[in-house]
Amino acid sequence: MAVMRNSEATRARLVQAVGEIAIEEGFGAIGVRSIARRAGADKALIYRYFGGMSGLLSAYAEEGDFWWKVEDVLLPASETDDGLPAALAHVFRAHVSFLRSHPITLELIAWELHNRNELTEALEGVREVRSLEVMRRIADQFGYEHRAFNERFGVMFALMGAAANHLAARSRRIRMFNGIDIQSDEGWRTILSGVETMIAALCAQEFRGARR
Amino acid sequence: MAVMRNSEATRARLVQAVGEIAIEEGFGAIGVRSIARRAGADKALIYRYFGGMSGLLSAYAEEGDFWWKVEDVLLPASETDDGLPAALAHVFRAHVSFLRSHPITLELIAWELHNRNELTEALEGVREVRSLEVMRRIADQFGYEHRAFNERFGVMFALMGAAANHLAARSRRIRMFNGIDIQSDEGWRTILSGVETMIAALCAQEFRGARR
DNA sequence: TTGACGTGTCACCAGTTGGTGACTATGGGG
DNA sequence: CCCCATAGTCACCAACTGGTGACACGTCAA
Repeated sequence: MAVMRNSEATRARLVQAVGEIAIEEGFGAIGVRSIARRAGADKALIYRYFGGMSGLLSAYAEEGDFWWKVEDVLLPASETDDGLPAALAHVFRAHVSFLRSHPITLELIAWELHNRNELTEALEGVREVRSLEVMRRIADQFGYEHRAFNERFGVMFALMGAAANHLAARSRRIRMFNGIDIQSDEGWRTILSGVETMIAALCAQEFRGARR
Repeated sequence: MAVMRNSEATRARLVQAVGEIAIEEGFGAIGVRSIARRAGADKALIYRYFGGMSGLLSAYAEEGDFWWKVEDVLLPASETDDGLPAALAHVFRAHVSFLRSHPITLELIAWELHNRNELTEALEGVREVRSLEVMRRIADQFGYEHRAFNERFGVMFALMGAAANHLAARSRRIRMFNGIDIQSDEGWRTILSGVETMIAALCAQEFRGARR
């Protein structure tokens, strides 16, 4: 292996290798040997610099952005004219879009179903906070009391989010789900349009209920 | 190890050990050595009797029931008085109930997100068929044309199913999702009630649309 | 009794993993 | 110039994996 003699660069290459291996071969392929090989370094350096694999994972976790920012999924305050349904649909659309373009996040979603490590814990931490924050912000935007909003839309938020997670994670390896092609843009357009219908129905009922 | 000299019994113990290990330690723990140890047999017998691990998994796959039967989730024809919403809610309720009481299925759902083996393929095969069959049967029960029914309710079926899969699989290790405690019956009651609300809203809209 | 077959045991192989300690090479400061 | 801390290398360990071939044992038929 080329002698670099630059510990900063070597550290960086090791951290970077974590992400590369995770994307290309999945988390199952991560280990001191594979990471070191990929980074062109010796595995002993992982122990010397990071204290071991879990230290390396922690270092990687601090660099990665594994979940959307609240602002990424909220409709800008200037575009709330179309009302609550449009805002809710926008969250779902942005959520799906983020998932489908972040293979690491999908890998983590799959991985945390039966393993926990520094990365999955980093993801868990940020996701719950951000999701609840989004609900809070939308409730504020449309003048709902938080409790009331959560009661009416909380489960729907959870269900739509969970469904998107599951379908996006599945779509990496399996094509069909309930007759929908989740590997194609077409399939996801169908899903999005179905979600819009459901949101519309729920808001319509909500509106009728509120009028009484 | 006790000398049994009964190949039928030994075969059965090996097959049984697959299920036990999968439930107790997960699929990651399955291997010729762990299975043999659990069954109190020698791993050489796995090769002699089943040709190897994948043969053993196939044998186990034929014995297991990894998914609900269509009849398990359909409301009996004698109880369709409450209409489509009740029938749809019943499917969801039965689906969740099945998942929460079948740890092997949850393990498979988690596993098929990043590995495939004889068991996950067995699950994939049966699930798609049964799910679509359930939709077909409900459409018939309530006098819908299949295409029309799928267009209106297909995405909702997929989303609710995917969400339930994800939440049930997650609940084995992680407690909260979007503020809902998915490890408690209380949390699942909340989810069920939310789903009923959504179904009702969708059917109401459907009804209004049909009247016009 | 002998032989053959079914059943189970065991030792051993090559390959992989995480982890450690001793080693060499490099380049900058005295 | 030489010294020495630092960066990188390497050999080796124990533990584990899937897989195979030789062997021992028990039983039943000829």
